[in-house]
Amino acid sequence: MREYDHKKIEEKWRKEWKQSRLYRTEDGGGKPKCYVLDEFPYPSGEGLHTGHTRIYTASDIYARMKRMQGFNVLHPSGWDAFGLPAEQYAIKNKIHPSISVKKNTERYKEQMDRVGLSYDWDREINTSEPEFYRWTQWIFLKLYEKGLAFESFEPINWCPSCQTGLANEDLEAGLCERCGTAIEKKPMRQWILKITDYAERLLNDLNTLDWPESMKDAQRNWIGKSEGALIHFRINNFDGHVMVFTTRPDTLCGATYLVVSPEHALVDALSPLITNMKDVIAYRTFTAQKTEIDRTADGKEKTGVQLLGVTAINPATNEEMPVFIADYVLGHVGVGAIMAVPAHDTRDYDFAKKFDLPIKAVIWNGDTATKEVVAALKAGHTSVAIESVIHAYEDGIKQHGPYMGSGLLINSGEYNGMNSVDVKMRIIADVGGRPKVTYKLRDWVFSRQRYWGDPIPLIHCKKCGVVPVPENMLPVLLPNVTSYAPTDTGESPLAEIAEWVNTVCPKCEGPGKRETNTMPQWAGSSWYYLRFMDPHNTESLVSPEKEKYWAPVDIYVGGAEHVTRHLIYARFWHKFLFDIGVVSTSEPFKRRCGVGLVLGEGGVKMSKRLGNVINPDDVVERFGADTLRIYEMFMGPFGQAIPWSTENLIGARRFVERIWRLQEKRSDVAVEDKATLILRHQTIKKVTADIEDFAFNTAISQLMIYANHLEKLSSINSDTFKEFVVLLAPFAPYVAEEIWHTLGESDSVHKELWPIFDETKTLSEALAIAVQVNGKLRDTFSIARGAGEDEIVALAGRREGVLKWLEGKEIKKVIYVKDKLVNIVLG
RNA sequence: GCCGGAGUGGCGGAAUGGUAGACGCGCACGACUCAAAAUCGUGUUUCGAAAGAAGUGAGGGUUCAAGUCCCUCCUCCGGCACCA
Repeated sequence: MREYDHKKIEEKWRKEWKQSRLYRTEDGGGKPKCYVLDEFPYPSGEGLHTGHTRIYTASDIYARMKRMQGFNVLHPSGWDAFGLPAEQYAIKNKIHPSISVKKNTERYKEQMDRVGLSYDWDREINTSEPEFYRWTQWIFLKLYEKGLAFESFEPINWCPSCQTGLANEDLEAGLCERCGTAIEKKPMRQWILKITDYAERLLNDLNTLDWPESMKDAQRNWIGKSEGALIHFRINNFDGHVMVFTTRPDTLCGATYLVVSPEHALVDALSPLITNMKDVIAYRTFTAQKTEIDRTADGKEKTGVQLLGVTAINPATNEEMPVFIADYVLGHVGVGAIMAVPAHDTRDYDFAKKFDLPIKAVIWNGDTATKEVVAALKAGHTSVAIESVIHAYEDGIKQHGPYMGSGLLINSGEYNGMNSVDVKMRIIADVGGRPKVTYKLRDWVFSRQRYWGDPIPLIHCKKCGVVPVPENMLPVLLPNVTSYAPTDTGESPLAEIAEWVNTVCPKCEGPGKRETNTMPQWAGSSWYYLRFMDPHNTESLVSPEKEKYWAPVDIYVGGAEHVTRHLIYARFWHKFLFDIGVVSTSEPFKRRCGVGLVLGEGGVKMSKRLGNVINPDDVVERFGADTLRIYEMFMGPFGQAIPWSTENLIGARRFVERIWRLQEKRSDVAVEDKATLILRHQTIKKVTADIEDFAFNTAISQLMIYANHLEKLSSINSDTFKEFVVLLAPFAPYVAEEIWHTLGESDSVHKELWPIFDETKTLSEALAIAVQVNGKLRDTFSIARGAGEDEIVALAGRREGVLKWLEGKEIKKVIYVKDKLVNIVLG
């Protein structure tokens, strides 16, 4: 027999498939569609890594099975080529980004082809090419037109190392996600997208999606809805008030002071009243110098300054209360001002302790309340005894810390005895406040002061203001320049190219200047999946017919790191495109499967620094793409992080070789025996269901069980073996194709129909019955299928391994599980 | 602190409330070989000669029966976080 030569086989079929355009997808036709997408890579200089191949193999197996099941499958890929990584690589290696991107994409494509991924490369897209970014710009214009893109001068996150402004999503614990540098707040002109307008829909529609619950929760956390109220506090001797946001209006009577953020505008308005303005200004300067992380670090000692001369009135109790500025209140959260309830909030408690402020308990911890106290509170009459119990409770809080839960109101006048949950709306109404919902989600800072991104299609005109570039003048081409490194000025390097910047105002035809900021990397990836549906369309982003046919993406495979960025942004843009009638579905990705990290050997992260990076090219070279694919799918559950193990990889290679040798046993005259028939149907059933569930490890395990069985036969019926090869084809496309043709077939195995199982034929002929006594396994026996309960139970009771346990005991009852188990329960 | 997910042999991991450890790796022994590799076969949770007993992070509970369901706790991983 020929030796298994993976290099020869894989090279041969790679060429053949390319030539016959095996994976080309046509639009429409009578078949049901299935859109299988994985996250397109950004083409870095590092090349493909084992994490990529794990994702791409999984979606490839799924796509291949769906094709064989008769679906019209759309399974494309392309390049997320704009953005900082590509630009930084280009600067470091002194090559223009467009050239390095081209070089890198070629390498990626070559690597992806070698792994045997069944992409339709006729639909390849590249976000940095004008025919693509033309439509990214078009979407921006639409957002601008609808008032969802606006110019702002608010302080934003600035990374001094990357020299660009960043969105909230680009930060990791106050550091730049890319380079780890501490973020500064920098006021500058920028473009913002009003993603917060979509917060509620982004939150609610999560319920309609077939995504892992953990991913939905991560997005819910990120959107961070909180329901509360706005409440006004009148200020003495001042024609105005402080407005605070609180989620606990039920604790209003326990509010003993107010805090506003140091940068709050109210402080300026109050300055005539403030007698210690010097201290206030000093504190403002002090906090302004702090970085975001310093300010928000948990457990930091509280600092602040009282606004002397200013007092506010608690609208529920009419008590006078001091007002502070303190940096534990953040300007961008809620309304940048709070009512402090030290008895029921840890941060307020810490502050009150430090500044020796009154702590007043207003919520009674339900767990400690006695029946008598509850009854008295509800009835509205208290006694000396009850007052002393309440005092003791309050002393407890003062000493040991706040109580954050719900309960009955105390020390709250007319509200005493009421339930804190029920009383919220009433208190809000009584003091003239109003219910208010806030979100943690911030508007999307959409401009970058960098070169390698989509130009923002706007023109600044002295006379007309901001003027959008007319649609028929798109795309606004990114000029080809020699110096694309970032500048210190806070402006994009584009600003220095006079011949590009200076242009004509489309409205008045007077002189105009182009917007020089560019879009973030996330722009192109927020809609790229739509372009695959209609990649060569020059009239529109996607034609309505093609969009209706392919949308939505049926299954989207990728990494967990994108849950609170790319997946939020794409959902936002998609909903917007839905609102303006470009797409027909309100959600882009019906189902989402998340991949687990491939760790280095030993369970640590793969990194160049540790020198434990596995290069898929080497694995393909030494062991073959089929082995790599099977290993990465067999290593463990798809969603779980798993360390790489070259030792275990051998097992996958052995499996491929074992199948290769199996060819020898094929025979046209061999008859399929009953046991093989049953196992065959069981295998079709399990493999089909497991691929559908992304449980590739157990699918392969079943194929191994089946292969082990076939190996033991003296000869294998040809049709039986062929069907096995078909089942194997999605996992190991090369070796399956080679064997398929050796068997005399002339068409590709990848065009075969997926086998169908017959449930009745999955049932074994013999039943294995387990016999338990008091729930402990004592014996097993085999009996022909069809035996009834009486027969099985009687037999079970006579088994040797069982009898000795029954001796001298009384049988209380017998449990029978059909065709499986008998449990004899003794008295 | 809050929200998720997970803890099972030497290792990666399997198990619709019904025979725990499938499948693979590793290891041991055997066959083949002058020998080795490859391959094939047998074995491999722990203790025990065996009968048997124990056993899925810890402790309780529900059930005829719990890795699986419920409660309390511990550890690890991921996300969020002075979010009012």
